[in-house]
Amino acid sequence: MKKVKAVRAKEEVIKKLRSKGLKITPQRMAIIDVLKGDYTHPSVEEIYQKLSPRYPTISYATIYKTLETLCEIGEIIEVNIEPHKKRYDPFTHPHHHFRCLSCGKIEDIPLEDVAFPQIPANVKKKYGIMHATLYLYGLCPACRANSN
Amino acid sequence: MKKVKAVRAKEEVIKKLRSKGLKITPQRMAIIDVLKGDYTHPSVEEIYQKLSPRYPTISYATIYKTLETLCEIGEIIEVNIEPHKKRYDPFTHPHHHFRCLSCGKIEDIPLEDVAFPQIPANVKKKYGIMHATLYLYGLCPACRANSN
DNA sequence: CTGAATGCAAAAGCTTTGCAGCCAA
DNA sequence: TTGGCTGCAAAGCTTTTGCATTCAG
Repeated sequence: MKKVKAVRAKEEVIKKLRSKGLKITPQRMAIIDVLKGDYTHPSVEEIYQKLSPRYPTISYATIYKTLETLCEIGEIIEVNIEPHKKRYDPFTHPHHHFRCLSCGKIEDIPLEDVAFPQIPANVKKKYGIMHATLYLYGLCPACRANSN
Repeated sequence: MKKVKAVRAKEEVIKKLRSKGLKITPQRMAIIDVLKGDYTHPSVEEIYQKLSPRYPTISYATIYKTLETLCEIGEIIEVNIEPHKKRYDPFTHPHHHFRCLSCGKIEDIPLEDVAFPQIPANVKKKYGIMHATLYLYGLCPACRANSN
């Protein structure tokens, strides 16, 4: 059940914030609430839109800073599949991303569908590889259905 | 020999521009000259800086439009390994990109070093996959040497 | 000659920064 | 009480757009 998962995830974030000496503020909680359980890879603009009804005075600055913080503590991931617009993913386990070139929708691609690229030990060592990202582009099932 | 390669590459571009009914302008030629033979993945700003001594009146608008055109005809590739700054690669054969998290340098990673991820036929079909990009992040040899 | 390309300037889109005031711990 | 956090406004950086002028074919 997604709600239970999200609640558990939120507890995790609170614990991690505390452990790093970071404060538990209503704004941070609100942003975590929006993110955890949202698998559409929302942009800052979209996060702001979701927050503003309940938090009319929340600012973009706060959102940007909070997202940076959450990335730093490893609770969310930056998805740069779209040039010039960062998106965020609450699912931090290794996986890939797909973006539909027609509707722009972004979807997670699990490792079961596309195996993680094998990086040979010598390459890893030479470049001190710390992480790698695979982005896939195409036309999602819905868009292909429409264009037929 | 790089110069010969670049010259040959330039001829190719001219041919392709002609075949698409696009004009051969001094600005386009200058931009191609800068790109072909530059494997540092220059940004628009860097391209502008290289051009301005010889073409003091060239505009960013022209550079942006030309780069878009060259991408469309498949002569260069957009590299979005750095958020909010497009970079361009004259080498269009399939390969990966590495970015040093310390100095920011971007390097090509050939398929011989890291194999292209296998995308199963059913996944390809489901998402109508048209292309895929692998970005690698780490610390380049020079930066690791410095931090030791 | 003519439509496409250029160059300028203005605007747009996303993100960052400075700083005064506020609040979680 | 106090340092970290918030929110506002301004600025920054990259990219796009509109339009008059220029020029390649």
